[in-house]
Amino acid sequence: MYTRFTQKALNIIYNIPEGKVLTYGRAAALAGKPNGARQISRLLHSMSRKHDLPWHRIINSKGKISLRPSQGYELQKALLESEGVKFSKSDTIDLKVYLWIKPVQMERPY
DNA sequence: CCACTGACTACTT
DNA sequence: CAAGTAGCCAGTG
Repeated sequence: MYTRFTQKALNIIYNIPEGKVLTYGRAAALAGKPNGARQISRLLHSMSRKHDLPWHRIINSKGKISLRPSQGYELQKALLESEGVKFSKSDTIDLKVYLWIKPVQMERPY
């Protein structure tokens, strides 16, 4: 079984709307662990396939994709762009525009 | 239980 | 802005 944190994290990730993104840190904080950013990355890595998660909507705090080229970077960028997310010249996403601010009281059960 | 590993972060050089 | 560093903590063996 997974921890409460992990379950909440999955729930959070499911709720990210199209065209919006969350940073690892924000996702972790929303799940109750302000310092659990690294757990988020592992969750995505190990469960995105079986759980059909919108893993591409998670980026790092600098507003950039953390994946390495040829390791999914291009795919993630393409998926985001297809949802309307714009990248700057330096492949950076403007968090002030695209960061998802989770509404209070709205959680779909996982 | 211990050790190790990260798709991380914030801070400091 | 780039590079190094010290915390971070659930999963895995």
